[in-house]
Amino acid sequence: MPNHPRTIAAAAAELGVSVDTLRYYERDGLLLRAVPRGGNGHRTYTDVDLGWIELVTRLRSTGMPIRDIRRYAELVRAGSGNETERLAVLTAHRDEVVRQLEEVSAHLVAIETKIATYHARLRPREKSA
Amino acid sequence: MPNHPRTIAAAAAELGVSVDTLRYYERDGLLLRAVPRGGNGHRTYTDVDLGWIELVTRLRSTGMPIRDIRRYAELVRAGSGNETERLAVLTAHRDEVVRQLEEVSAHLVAIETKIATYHARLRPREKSA
DNA sequence: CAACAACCTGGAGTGCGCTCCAGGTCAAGC
DNA sequence: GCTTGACCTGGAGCGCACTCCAGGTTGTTG
Repeated sequence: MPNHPRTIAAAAAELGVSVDTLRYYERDGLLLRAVPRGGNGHRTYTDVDLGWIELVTRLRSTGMPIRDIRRYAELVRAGSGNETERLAVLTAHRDEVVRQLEEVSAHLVAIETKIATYHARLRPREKSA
Repeated sequence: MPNHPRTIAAAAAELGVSVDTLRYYERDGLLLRAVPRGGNGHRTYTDVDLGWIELVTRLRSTGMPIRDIRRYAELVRAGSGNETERLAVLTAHRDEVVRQLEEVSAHLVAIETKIATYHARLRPREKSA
């Protein structure tokens, strides 16, 4: 059963963000369109809206700045023809994420080494000589 | 040849941070001690100072908030006896970093899938039927 | 029909982690 | 002896990504 509309609160819960954040993303041009409204003027999020915002949250969670996401959204809004440019944005971000993962992994090793030294110090079990 | 002292500029270059950041960390209680000064009042960073700040930068680069690092520095400054507490801080952070790595990796997969769909769209090479 | 909940708007406020600035001292080089 | 450059201080300012607020409308509920 696709495309049942959701209130902003339901959408926020589903996406794991706040309703303020959803309104903020819309105001800031991160969405593909103004979220449609019901008769009472309330936003009604469709599956399509949710799917896009899910991508936005993934980009955010991997550290893409708001302004870059806005740029990407603008490209998508502009319609087909600029796929190469969109791909460049995504690819650049992918590379950056991979770089970050490597860097953080390296730091993680150092931190775990530190943890190991504390364990050794707290467990003075080996022969001291 | 250990323990040759460095100027703040040299220390910053070595650590990959700005001199402002070094002064800020000191002011904010992230260091184990006030960095010693030469006769002219300039800071002179020893190997020990550098080693500690390197750990600080690793913690920062893996997302530990300043205030948590300060807490950890306070524990170390308090001297031996609280190793269990220090270990708890580091372990909690380690777990958080691992969690983040997993989350980001999952998002990365989704982003790479998206990239793949663009590649497919840009290379309409397969039989259309 | 009163109260309440959920939403709306434009705009102000917040927390974080720096980053920058003015005004000053000191040592070295010309 | 004057300029230059590296450093010093206390404090202000900034960019980011939200988060909160006042004041208002609408729809439901007892």
